[in-house]
Amino acid sequence: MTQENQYNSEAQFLNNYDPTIFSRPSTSVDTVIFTVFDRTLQVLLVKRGNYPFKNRWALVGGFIDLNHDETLEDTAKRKLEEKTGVKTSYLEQCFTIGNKNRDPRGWSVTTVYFALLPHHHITLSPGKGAIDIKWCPIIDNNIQTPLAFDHNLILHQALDRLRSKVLYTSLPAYLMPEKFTLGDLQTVYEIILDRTLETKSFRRRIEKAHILEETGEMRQTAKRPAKLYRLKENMDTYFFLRTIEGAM
Amino acid sequence: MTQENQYNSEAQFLNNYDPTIFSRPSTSVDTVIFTVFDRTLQVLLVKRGNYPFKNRWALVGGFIDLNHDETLEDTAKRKLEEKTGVKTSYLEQCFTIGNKNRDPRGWSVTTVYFALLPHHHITLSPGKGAIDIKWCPIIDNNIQTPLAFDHNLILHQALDRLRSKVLYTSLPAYLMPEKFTLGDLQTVYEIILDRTLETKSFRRRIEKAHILEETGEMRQTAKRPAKLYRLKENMDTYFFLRTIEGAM
DNA sequence: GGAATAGTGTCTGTAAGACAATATAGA
DNA sequence: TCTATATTGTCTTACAGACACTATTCC
Repeated sequence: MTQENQYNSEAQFLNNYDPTIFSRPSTSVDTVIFTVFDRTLQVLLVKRGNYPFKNRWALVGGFIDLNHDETLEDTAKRKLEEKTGVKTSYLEQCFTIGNKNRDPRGWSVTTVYFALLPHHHITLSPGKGAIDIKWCPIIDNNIQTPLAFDHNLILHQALDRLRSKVLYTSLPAYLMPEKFTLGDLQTVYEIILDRTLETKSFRRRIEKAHILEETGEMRQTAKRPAKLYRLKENMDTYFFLRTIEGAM
Repeated sequence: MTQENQYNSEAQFLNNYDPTIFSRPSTSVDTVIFTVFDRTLQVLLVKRGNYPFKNRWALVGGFIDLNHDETLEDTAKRKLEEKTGVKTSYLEQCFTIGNKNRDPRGWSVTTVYFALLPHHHITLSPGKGAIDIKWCPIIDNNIQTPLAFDHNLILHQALDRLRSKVLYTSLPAYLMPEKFTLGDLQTVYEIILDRTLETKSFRRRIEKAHILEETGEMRQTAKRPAKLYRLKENMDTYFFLRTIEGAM
């Protein structure tokens, strides 16, 4: 007779439930935190202070705190805030990787999120379990740093997801500072996609999306000043009906 | 001094690693298995034979078998085959839900997949832990049966994902029998989207996708016969550059 | 005026929407 | 022939790509 069959009601079963009788995989959350500066897409890395992969760089992540996290997303947000001080940002669940071999300690499941942060006003701090923290530039679709676990793979898959969504959404808007020009926004699209875009088409798309409003101000530069925009309040991600195509 | 700091090497740490010191959430896989028959989208449900939610209908799912499953997807495939006898089908990871309250036994994480199966040659069997199994029609974006856990929510989110992908991919091709007409395929699109499509536009799209080949045969009916097609071997999901729009 | 960057005009190409027109079977 | 279903023709519309052109600043 199995454990389940000896009870006569849900309540009685739950009173006697022993969560330790089935062995469980470890469960974590990893977040690929992106920002853009120095005309480069950057990803946040922390240096691990503990085994396994002690002293290796890794994505921001950690185990679910069953006592404090109500949801998986809480875990992601908690780690994000711990490392960057940022409470809210664009955060999207990407995918979940679970297998026997990705963690030398055994069967492990990790749910991967990606976050998009404007670069201003971020104060990095390694936080618990980490001994260092840094932004790492993504150049030629790669980073120079070898990562712990399967984090290089995770980074590449998250990058693929980000890039493909940028082709048909307004996601890069979440990377912008408070005030920016259409040229700035186009540049961020171009940095993520690693290609140039047609200015005219780009501006038509953004206008259709109705995600921006003029601040009324202009950016003063050496040349013709450009209109400054801000994100509309409570802006939603806009999904275009057609993707950016073209080879360029 | 924490557990991690008392070791001098990765190997030494791993030799002494005790997986039970951190409490872990339970981890499961649920698959929303779709098929189409009777001009209706249908989802596979099993009736639970064990607590919790004993005698309630639920999506096909279960815990990871740490000894036999190498990956999360293995868990999904194992359960799919156990219930339907089908070894391969279109299987896509949808999202992961993890929180404190979804399972009365405590913190629980489930990774949700959806599968698309042609209806022919499926033999249902309840398998382990279930006392009944059935196809449940989705009518007006809903099912009549109340489900265990948060499975009604999961079903709706998976449905949303399926519908939105059908607008820009060739996914419904995976629901077709060996031979079918373009009209059949259009009907499946229409059933999933719950709206009619423009025949001419639809046929143009499918032609561009190059996912089908003519069998050379015709379907004999009371009226004008229609060409029979089959899926090209090793067909990939086609992603259209533009979504189906229009109100209709 | 010249240089540099911001921003617009406009033509072309592609594919979707709409719907009319034609094709092919059986009764 | 008529009817129903399959299939195509073709006009319109929407929007991306290409690229020339204009606008505004500082020097």
